Amino acid sequence: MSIQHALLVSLLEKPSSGYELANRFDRSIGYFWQATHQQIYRELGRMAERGWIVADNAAGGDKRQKKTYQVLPAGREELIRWAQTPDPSPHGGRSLLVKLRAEAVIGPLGLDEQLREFMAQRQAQLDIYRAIERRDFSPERMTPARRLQYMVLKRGITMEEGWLEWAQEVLPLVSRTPPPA
Amino acid sequence: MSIQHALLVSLLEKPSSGYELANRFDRSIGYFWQATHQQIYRELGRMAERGWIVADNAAGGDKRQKKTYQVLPAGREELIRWAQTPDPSPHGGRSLLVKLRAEAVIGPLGLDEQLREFMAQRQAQLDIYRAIERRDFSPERMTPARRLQYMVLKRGITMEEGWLEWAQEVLPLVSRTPPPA
DNA sequence: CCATCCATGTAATTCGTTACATGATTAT
DNA sequence: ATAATCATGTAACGAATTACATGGATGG
Repeated sequence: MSIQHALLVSLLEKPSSGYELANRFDRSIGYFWQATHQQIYRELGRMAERGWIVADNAAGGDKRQKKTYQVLPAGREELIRWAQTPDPSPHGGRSLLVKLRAEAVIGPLGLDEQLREFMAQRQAQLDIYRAIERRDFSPERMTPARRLQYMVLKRGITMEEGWLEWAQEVLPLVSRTPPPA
Repeated sequence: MSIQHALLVSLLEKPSSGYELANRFDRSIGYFWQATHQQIYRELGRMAERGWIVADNAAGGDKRQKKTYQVLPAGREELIRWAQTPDPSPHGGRSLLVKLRAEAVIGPLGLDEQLREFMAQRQAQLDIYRAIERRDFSPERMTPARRLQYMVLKRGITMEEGWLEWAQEVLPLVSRTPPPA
């Protein structure tokens, strides 16, 4: 998943302290990615070690005072590298959301291939659910228990459909070659 | 989250071995909850220690052979207790899916209050997103970058709407007092 | 001066992931 | 026989959660 890359995007959008990031994470990206402040501080520390980000706080030792972090070129490159690496996990959609925000701050990343692959995966999962639906949930013989089980499956189905419709709408925004009128 | 309760439901639906559960978890509940087999074996071991489940494997020591687990009364009671405890986390919807399957196997649990509370939370989050939408994404001044950011927000919006519509449909199935015609 | 919020951190524990290991059963 | 699959487990590591601690800044 990588919280680090989500943090990089947030920092590119606006240099911030760990505390601010922790609060900001409640909004926007926050429904999809939640992170505690300890988690955020840890990852900020690591990214600083790796030279991806710096705190503006010059020499003063580790006094307990506000540190505003900024993204360094190495961090920017790492974000681009990550954004161009497909995430085949079932939560690939969440990654794509972060990648879209990345594209919004640092320009075209060529995400259309990843998006198409993602759509193919969602379609495949949807087909599986549809098959189960036809096999196990025909309108006859619908006991109350079966109806409840069906609602669970239905949530899976509409989730997949939701991602597919969304991806369909995103596609023209990330395509290098817009479809001819 | 509690994988344990998801496993209890699966075992009530059908007594199984850890291996079978690991494979089964790919389907049905599997999109929402994924668990590796090591995780499943560990949790099965713990639940057996607590007396929630038993392996049918009588005395034979820990020979590496198939153990089919069954839910004991204590496990059943624990599942009911958990199902009747609200989950206020942002992923409360996932819990509700498991609880619906629980209700399907062990009968009415009185979930309507939890469902209504869940809907109120989703509605509140939706209102927040709608406010951001009105404030930051008016149709004028839509740069390409802004359009990308908007698609991220839109995914949040349709997710909330998806949960709300689903919950609306589930409500009559878990209500003790069905609405008068 | 006292409470509250801002801001960062350490420590302990639990959870999840990955790698590895082992043996039993079934099919070729 | 031997390969594949079924089936369970140990060990090590890294990530996440929870509790706790510290101190500066702000407002009443």
